Amino acid sequence: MTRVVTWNVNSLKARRERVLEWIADVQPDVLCLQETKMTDDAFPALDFEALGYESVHFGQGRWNGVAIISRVGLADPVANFAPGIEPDTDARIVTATCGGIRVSSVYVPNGRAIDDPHYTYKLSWLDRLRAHLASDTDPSADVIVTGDFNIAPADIDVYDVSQLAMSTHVTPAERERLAALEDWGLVDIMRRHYPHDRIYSWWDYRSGDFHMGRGLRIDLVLGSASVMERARWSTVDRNARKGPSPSDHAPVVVDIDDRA
DNA sequence: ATGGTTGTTGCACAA
Repeated sequence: MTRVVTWNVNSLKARRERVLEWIADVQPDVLCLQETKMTDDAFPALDFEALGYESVHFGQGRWNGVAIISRVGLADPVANFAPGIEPDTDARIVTATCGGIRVSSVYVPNGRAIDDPHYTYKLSWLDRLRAHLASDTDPSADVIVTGDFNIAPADIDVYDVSQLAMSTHVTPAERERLAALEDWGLVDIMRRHYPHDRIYSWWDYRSGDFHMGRGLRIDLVLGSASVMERARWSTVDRNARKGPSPSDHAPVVVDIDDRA
């Protein structure tokens, strides 16, 4: 069994102790982090190594930053989009092969507002993500693309659709980009496991949104068909959103049977 | 109530 997790930690510097304790507790085999908000020099690779993990980090400093931490091997790392695709100016994607699975940890741009240039950047980023996959791997392989997509795939993934109408995360254009990734050959594993449940992975820090159950499901684990058919169980670890100094995102955990 | 919180080579801006 291979346990794959995605977690937007909203600063690994601020969350380091919590993340290390959580790893010891939950024992992920592959942990994809987003928003480390640090340079590669500051990344605490030795802390992960002490727990038995290899790691690759693609950081830039104050914002963004993605990593993959693995105890089932870590080979052929690629920071940024694959060669031949216009490189992103931000550190938002890193890819590596872990336990035979081609894994990408992604931090999709937020978009800010639909009339903001950052929203156009978000759409183009998602187009480039699909081009990256076509270049880097193949949908017939074991592929996982996971991270903070900043897209709620459907209305069931939103606590109050009317409140988010005409705002980012729910627009048809964003959801079409996500559908294009599914057309390429990926499946939203957790939604497949729980077709009708209201499941959230992010809650605004403000207004007691977590306590009030007002969240979004924007952290996704997308798997190719061969991964999906071995995906046995998944959950959002809401406990990681509780207690002192949590990230505003909770980890999404997926357990995948190993190949026979 | 168009509010609120958290993070950062922070004192404005991103989320």
